[in-house]
Amino acid sequence: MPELPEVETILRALAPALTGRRIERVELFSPKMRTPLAPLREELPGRTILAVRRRARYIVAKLDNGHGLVMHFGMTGVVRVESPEVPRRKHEHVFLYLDNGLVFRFECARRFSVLEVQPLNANDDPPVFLSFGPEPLEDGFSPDYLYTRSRGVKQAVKPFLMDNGVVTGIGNIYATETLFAARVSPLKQASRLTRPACRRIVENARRVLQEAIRQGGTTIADFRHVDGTEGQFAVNLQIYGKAGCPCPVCGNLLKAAKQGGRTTVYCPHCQR
DNA sequence: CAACCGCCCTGGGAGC
DNA sequence: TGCTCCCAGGGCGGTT
Repeated sequence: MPELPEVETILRALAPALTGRRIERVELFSPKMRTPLAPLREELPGRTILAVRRRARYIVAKLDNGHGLVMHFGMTGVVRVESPEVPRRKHEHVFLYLDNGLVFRFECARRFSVLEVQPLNANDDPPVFLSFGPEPLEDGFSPDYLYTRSRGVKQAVKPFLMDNGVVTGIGNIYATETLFAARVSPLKQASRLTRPACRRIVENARRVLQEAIRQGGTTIADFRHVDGTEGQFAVNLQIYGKAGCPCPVCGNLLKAAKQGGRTTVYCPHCQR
């Protein structure tokens, strides 16, 4: 389940592999993932990729016609750049043949991913970025910002942190880990966050995300690097997926709760 | 309009 | 062994 550190890991491998390449041919093996794939056949052949960047959980490859190839990896998206000799895997839906003889391949078992050409504005952003809040590793995500932004919000703090309009790229894994490290209950109403709690959330989100990027992301089941290897951060997870186990800090049993259909794990003793 | 809910999709694990 | 059921969950569209 790629969140920010996983997508950043993908970007670091993908940018050098795609930048400057011309897309010669498109081959499709499914009609759609989250969006129809057929338009790619008209939009991509002949286009050169000028730059590749990440925002939130998206990667955008800027094309030479003012449009961008927008990618989102959903739950199970895996991309590779490799030889056309490698046999197609069961859930590979798109091959983009590049001018250096290699093939960009998009695999996604659950087809929750997006691969779509969209227009870019003057900042090279596709329309979906306009509603986004700050990146968690940039200055805009400050304790002051989080405190101000949470005033009057009736939502619980965990879905609030997972809202891309508040801060981008934080999903279930890193929201869970951040709130545990910040000693804030995921069930707490966002409007009731104190300034010190906001500071702890910002500091710990940064620390956890930075460390996960350093470890090449978290592989639970599906996430793979562009070269097929696994991320190593899973060993650092303190409580994600460990409901019923003892809290690593106080030893009381970790509890599970449902928030918006997502499982939340927390320590009722440490997190208030 | 904020908040919430259901849907998209398939593999893997639990339970019988 | 093999069947069924449930869960994983980001983003988005629909509803309250």
